[in-house]
Amino acid sequence: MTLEGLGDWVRSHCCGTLRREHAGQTLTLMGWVDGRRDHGGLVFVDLRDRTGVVQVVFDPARGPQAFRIAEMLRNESVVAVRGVLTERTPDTVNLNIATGEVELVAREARVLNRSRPLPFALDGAQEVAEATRLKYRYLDLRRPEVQRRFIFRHRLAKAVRDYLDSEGFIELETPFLTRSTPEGARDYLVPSRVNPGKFYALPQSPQLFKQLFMVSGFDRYFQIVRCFRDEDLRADRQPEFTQIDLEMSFARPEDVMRVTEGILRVACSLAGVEFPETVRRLTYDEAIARYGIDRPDLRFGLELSDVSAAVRTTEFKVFRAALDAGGMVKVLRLPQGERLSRRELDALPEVVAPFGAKGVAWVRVQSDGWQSPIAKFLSAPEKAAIEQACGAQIGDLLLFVADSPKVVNESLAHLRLHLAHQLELIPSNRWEFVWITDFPLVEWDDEEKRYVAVHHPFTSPREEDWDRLDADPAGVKALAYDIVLNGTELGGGSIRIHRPDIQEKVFRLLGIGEEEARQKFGFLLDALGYGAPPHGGIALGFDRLVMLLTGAQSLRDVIAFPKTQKAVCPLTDAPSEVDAKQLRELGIKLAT
RNA sequence: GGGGUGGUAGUUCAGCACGGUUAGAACGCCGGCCUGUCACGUCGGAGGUCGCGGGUUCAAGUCCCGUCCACCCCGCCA
Repeated sequence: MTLEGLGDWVRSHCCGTLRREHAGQTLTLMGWVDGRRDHGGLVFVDLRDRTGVVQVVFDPARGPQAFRIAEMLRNESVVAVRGVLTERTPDTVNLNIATGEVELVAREARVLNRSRPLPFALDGAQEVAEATRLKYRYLDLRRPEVQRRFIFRHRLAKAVRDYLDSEGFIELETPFLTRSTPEGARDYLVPSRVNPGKFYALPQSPQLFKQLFMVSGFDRYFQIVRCFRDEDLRADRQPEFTQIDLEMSFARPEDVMRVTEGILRVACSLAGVEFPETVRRLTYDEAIARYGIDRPDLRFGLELSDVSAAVRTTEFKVFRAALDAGGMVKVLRLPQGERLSRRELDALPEVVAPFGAKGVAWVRVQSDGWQSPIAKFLSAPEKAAIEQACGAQIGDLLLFVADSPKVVNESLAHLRLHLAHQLELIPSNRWEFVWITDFPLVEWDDEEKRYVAVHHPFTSPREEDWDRLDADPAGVKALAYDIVLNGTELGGGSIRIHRPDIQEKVFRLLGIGEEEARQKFGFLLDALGYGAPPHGGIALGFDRLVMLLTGAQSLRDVIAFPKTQKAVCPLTDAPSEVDAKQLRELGIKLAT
């Protein structure tokens, strides 16, 4: 089969756009052979480009040259065809495709390129292993349903830019080769040839640079920007990912939240998803109290209740021990949950074991009292107080975990999700956005024996808490907020510290000494000293947003060339070893 | 680092519990026939390091041990 060049041929139309009103025109189409039906004396080819598929008829009587070409075509051959677009006769119309009322009768054809047999079919008839699809990602990306997601991603990025532009935001770029900073995720390091022994770090986020833009007076900054974190991967975590990053001056949390809601409203409208008039809000404390987690999935109920007070004086050893150790007892109430079988109940401890819970006590609330292994250990007033505390109704199942607050909340939060999945309580067409606010500024890290920032070290405490930083750090609330969708954290942000004295105070609280602060963040402290305005912002996970709105199961589905769980690119086999010469130039010697 | 699932033809899978002729199917691929198909039809054909290494056995795709890879989860991800 001889290949030909384009010559003077110019594509006149795209395949998927052709309709009855184009009939009669002479067209030049170019694309891939999506399928071929060879009847010997007549050949049909489905010609595909980004816009869709159209049927081309190769008939020796109407296009002898084209017919000879058609006999040699194979799937995914690249071909140019010239002919007359013709209305199909009523009995040959195909309503399954958008162009099914017409077909191109080929007069001339040119084979522009051939294709070896594909490693997997592109028709989606059978599910192909992801590893295979990623190795040949350029083929996987030919599939219309895969392209759909990336076209959506493009449209969303454009809509976000347009919206933020209309709100007065300026898109500014920040360096990828930057400084490694302490705290947070592991950095990807880039050695400097010009400065042997020194390294750049790829940014985990443009956090400090966007604050500097505020000091510069740009007032409102945004960027759709790649970020890098060298941590282990998950379905919703890739080592490089994209954020919608923004920062605004003279802003209160309200202002950042309003703009964020504007972005999400645009995104939802693009995806045909309903966006609420006002987004719900929960304080961090409330979220933990009711759901045990700071990113609750609000598509279903199953709330938690603290029953510690109801059993304050109990003799029941399991509860007693937890309370005496400064812990708590909480209940997950499963309405109509008594139908859970004994076997299903027996499986529950396994669900919470990874979170440290030693067990799950269960109670079936029945008209004649409690059916439960722990019923005999609790007094009637205690039972009544528990029912009161969690609003128990007859027919409910109550699930108890008693332990430290951390173990209780993590266990029950997980159990809540587990049961919702198992009992299919999660409506797939609900979109529950919620703001989580009033995060603590810091929390005690037992391993490091110091306070660590819950959000990051530049987050501002509430103004009314400025004086409590020394006396009661754990009680200080931050001006920080997370936006959560269906139990996934879409993004988070905060009002930043804009005064050097407060920033130094927070560094001290985090155990970052004066010298270390000077050395690592000197430029920030300097900048804050030159008239930094109050400012704050947020970063939204762009890939996660695309994933949720397109119904994709994994971030890999919305990233064109993603990494596997071992952070390998199956297409290029990166990361790879490098020449000894490259290492020598960099002054690097491998330890292994 | 830990727990779980999977790995057999180009692809998707069966075969494995209970070891035993030449490892099957569908789709795809190659060749023949076919002028209205659109999951075209039809006749024929090729195609396998059963992930890899070791062990048990007269005999291993099948049993045992190790290991690699992919995926899900925990740790980790301010």
